[in-house]
Amino acid sequence: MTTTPPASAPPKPGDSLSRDAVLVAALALIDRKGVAGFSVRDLARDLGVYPTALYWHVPGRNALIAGAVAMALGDLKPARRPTDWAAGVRALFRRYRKAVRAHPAIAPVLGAQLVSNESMPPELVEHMLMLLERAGFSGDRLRHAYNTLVAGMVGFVTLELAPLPEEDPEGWATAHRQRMQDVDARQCPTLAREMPHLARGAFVVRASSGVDQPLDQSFEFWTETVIQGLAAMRERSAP
Amino acid sequence: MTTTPPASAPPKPGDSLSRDAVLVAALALIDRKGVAGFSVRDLARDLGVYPTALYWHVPGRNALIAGAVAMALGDLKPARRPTDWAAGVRALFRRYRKAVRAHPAIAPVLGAQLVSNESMPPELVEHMLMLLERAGFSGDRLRHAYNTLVAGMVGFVTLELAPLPEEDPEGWATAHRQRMQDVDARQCPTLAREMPHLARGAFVVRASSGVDQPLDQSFEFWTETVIQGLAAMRERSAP
DNA sequence: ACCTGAACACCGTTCAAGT
DNA sequence: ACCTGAACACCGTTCAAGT
Repeated sequence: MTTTPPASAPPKPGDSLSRDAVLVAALALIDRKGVAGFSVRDLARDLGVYPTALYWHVPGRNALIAGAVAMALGDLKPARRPTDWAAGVRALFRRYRKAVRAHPAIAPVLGAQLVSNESMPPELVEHMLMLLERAGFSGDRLRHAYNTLVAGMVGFVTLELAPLPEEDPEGWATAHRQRMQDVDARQCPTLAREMPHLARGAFVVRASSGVDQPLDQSFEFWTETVIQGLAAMRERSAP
Repeated sequence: MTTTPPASAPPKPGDSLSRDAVLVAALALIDRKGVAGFSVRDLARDLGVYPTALYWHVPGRNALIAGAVAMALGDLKPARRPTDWAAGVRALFRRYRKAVRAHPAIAPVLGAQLVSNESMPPELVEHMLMLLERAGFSGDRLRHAYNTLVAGMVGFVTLELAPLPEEDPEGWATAHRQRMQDVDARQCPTLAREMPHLARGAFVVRASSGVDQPLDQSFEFWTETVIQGLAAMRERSAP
């Protein structure tokens, strides 16, 4: 169990396998094909090895994904001590988004599969708890504020970077655009009126992923909303 | 294109197929096996038909999932006119969570895959825009507030209902509990101290899904945080 | 119009065997 | 200790054929 998490030896193609080399290659493959399109056999092909060779280093496909995600989140480092809790939250949200944007294909796993718990560095949890304690939360309300903070950090980015169906992406996109054009203006007047605005960068309405069309301003708005909300909840707190 | 979205004829096993019957059966199978474990061949078996027969009614596996999700979200109905925008948001969040809790297996698709855009009723989008306009948002800030509201509605529930790995759930759970016990108390003092609190119902720390261990209070806290946050952002708005 | 049936190109994982 | 190689029980989707 002496796994060395930092690890990042360049994946020399010649020499023998190692857990880390396998995970690095797995992350690279996921980056290219997406989690859904990621296959053990493809990975083995990339490594020039029989598929079953991987099972010596890693228990199975799930562990490959969890390990690759952990690798991607390894960059998410503690950062320097923030001036106040709000600044800390702002910096944390930005760092998290940046780390995921470096490997957007892992986004669908992050919030949506419990396996990803395994990939989140404990230091990150510690950091969030510390920020919230400094904000004045404790006991049960600390837990609720913490859950709020995690949902806030992960939720938006998961939605923003949600991938198109891998089957026929541009076919799906044009079909969805059509669906949105066809919305009944009498039943949905506001939607119909705001359509030009929304088509380019609004959840549900858009036909593109945040990888191609980042929602930077909405993300800032979101971050401030969570911070303001927590600030308000803090004052409601029972001592 | 005269599909009847309400549709809910009981899936008579004897007579011939229909798009709706196929989707109802697909949703039922997803409920049982999860989206990852859902297979076209299993569905065909359930319907007593050759796998390829389904391709007459539906273009493929993706469409089956999207259709099933749309079916599940069909229950999410407009509800009565709210007294004020905040009450509207509160009611909306509750209704959404309730609808997803009725079919928790669809949660991983909802925020994390763009296909789910296809499954969201346009009336829902309209309703959200209306609430935010009433709150005083317009133009670009309306879009940001809307994205915030969608992320707020979907984000928490997606995290809460994230499924365990289908491979070996209880094996994973005990392993994760161990991982959390083994956290270094010197490096993560707050986490170590709050562990008893957090183990039962905190994201990342927990080893169970929200299906078994609902996070009701955290969800309420989350909802109020988003509402308070939006209220604060509203006052910052440029006219 | 709706379904059968065979076929294709894949999967993840097992287990015994090699070195 | 680490990898090969064959084998098992699956996949989603195609296309021609039936009725």
